[in-house]
Amino acid sequence: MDPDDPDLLPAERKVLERLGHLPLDFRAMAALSNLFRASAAVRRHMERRVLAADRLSWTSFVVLWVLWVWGEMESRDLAAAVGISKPTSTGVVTTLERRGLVRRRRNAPDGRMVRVSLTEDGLRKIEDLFPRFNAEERALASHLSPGEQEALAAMLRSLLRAVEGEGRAAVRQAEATA
Amino acid sequence: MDPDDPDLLPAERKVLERLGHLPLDFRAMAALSNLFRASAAVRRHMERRVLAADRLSWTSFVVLWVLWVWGEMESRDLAAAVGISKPTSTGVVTTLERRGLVRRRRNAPDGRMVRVSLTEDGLRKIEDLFPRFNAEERALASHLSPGEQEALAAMLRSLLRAVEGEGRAAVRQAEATA
DNA sequence: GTCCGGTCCTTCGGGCCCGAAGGAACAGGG
DNA sequence: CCCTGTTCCTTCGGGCCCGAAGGACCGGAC
Repeated sequence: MDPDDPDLLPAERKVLERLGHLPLDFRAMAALSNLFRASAAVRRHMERRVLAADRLSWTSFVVLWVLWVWGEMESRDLAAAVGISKPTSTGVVTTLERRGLVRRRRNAPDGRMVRVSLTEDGLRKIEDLFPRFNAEERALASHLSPGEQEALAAMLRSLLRAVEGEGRAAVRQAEATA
Repeated sequence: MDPDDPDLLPAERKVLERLGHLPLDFRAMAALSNLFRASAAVRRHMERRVLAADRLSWTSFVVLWVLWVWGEMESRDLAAAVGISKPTSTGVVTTLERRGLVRRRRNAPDGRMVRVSLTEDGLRKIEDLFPRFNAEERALASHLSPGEQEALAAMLRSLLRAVEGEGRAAVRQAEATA
């Protein structure tokens, strides 16, 4: 990690200047801190440029998208697919239901289950919105070559599997100890 | 984008199956959707494994870290460095102030400014916490080679600059139109 | 038939999050 | 000395976010 590397962000240079003497892994730090910076920046960009016109939050948009791709789902699977907790999912679905984009059904053989699906309005909304969303994704990603985009996606998948593996390892550890 | 690529996540395969016939940029979509998946997963992992013991949220932790690296800062610069809005920063600083980790001062020549800095407790907290945080970063990143970690960081910087460039372009556009 | 552990969804409490609007302070022009 | 426009921080309102706890329901054991 050369503090004079012109590619570094100002914040990264400042960190090396102030913490460079400590025994830290600056390479891992650069990779992960830029993961959060980039993710938050892209998310805010999308919320302002694509979603704000429909008064949709990022998470609401992801819920519509997941329901579009997977069709009607049980509530717990929806939360897992969106990547939020069940209480959060309850709240977001309630908001979308109030706006008529999503529907809850409770007539399954198992009386605990709640099934969630798009309404006609919700389907029209995501079919209209997603192509515009993807066009903006394309515009941002175009600053990387196609090969870089694929390499990026592949490395992020590794990271994701690493986290989930550690999580499961921790669970097994806890279970073994108990 | 081969739907049979064994590296794809199940969710990515489902998307190709359901949306594959539409004229979308699936390469950009893979790169960006995995950006959010990975970022959210790593964040939750860190919150649970490293921060929960100190009852610190991710954002509170980042505030402490930024103040550690930069020293006393004006409130608006703190918000920008952390990557949150000024109202959010007000709230987080209030929380941290109530817990005695951070201090607000208002004695600048310019009476509007508020300067924020770590207290002694806050300094001890971040000095204790950050090495453990970084060890966990290292453990996750170790699933990528050093070269991959650097390539990942570099691509994320490009993406970040792309977003910020588009943002500034939009601002210039709005100003020119007005 | 009645427990009883497990699995659902939801509610609750506290915190983060943003845009819009409020209110104090500054700076420059009349 | 005022205005007037700008730049700060904060407050407000509504939404997202999670862990813990509540309440309904299921299924197998007795």
